[in-house]
Amino acid sequence: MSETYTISELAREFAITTRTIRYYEDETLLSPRRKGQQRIYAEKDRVLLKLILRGKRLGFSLNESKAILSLYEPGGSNRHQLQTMLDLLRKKQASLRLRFEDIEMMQSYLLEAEERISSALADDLGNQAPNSNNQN
Amino acid sequence: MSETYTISELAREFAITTRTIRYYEDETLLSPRRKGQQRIYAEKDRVLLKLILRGKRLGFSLNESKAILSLYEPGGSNRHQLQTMLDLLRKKQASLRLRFEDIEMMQSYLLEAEERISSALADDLGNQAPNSNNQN
DNA sequence: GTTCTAGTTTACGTAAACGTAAACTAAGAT
DNA sequence: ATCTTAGTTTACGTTTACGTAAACTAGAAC
Repeated sequence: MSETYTISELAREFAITTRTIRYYEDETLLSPRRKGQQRIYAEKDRVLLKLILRGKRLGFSLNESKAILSLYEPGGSNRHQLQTMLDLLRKKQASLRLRFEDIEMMQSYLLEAEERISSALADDLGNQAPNSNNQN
Repeated sequence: MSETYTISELAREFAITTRTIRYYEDETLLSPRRKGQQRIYAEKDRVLLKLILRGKRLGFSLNESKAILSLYEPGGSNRHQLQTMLDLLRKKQASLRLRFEDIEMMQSYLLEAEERISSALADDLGNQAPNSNNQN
């Protein structure tokens, strides 16, 4: 028997609330098995959840993630659906590339800001010290 | 005299609405000069707006961006403020690094999905194929 | 002088993504 | 038997980041 998880185990692992997980189910992003009235999550559900959260961190809406992730579900998609999805994927890839650049620029911005703050703190601290700890 | 912009010029450039720009002002992220009752944006404001939007793409809330960006404003910060800000910067840098990884993983996911879809489309086209793409 | 054309203020509305509280269930532990 | 301890459903509330409409202003064009 393969590994299963309770809702609170997943919540703990990903540092989210059970409410969030149930919400994703409401939005039909997840559909765990049931044992009585309790939800039982399989490894597959866990992976899906992980992907959803990753998407979230990248600024994907739940609906976008849903569209992208539904590619792994069984059930036939017709050609139009597939084409639509391919287009969506291309756009998402492009936006990811842009975000990549955003990250690089923001990184350098943050690094610069950090240096300025560090030296400001140093100046403030040893209010005599000529500070020179700025080796990156 | 250095370059200035009207609100709709900026809106056009960044493909956002004027409402959005005024909203950022309400939230004290921007503070353009006035000429009569009209807003006049300087290059500095434009750069700020650009940074705000970049932050948004990276999932920063407006308040976070505001905190980070306020580093460039004049006005003294005391040591506690500076330290707090440095901590915030470190956290943001860490989260950016994680997001970097997220992007790499999502990229490969999307690429894989795209390949599967492409071949599905190809299969579908030559509609003779008995489909058997279920390799997980 | 009036008619566009931006621009402005004020204010209520809205979608997404949960938070939170209430009331209930079911399985173990004591 | 009852008391915890998850887990569940239902449903209203909340925050963020704007959308949208109404009513007003001010300069430019005719």
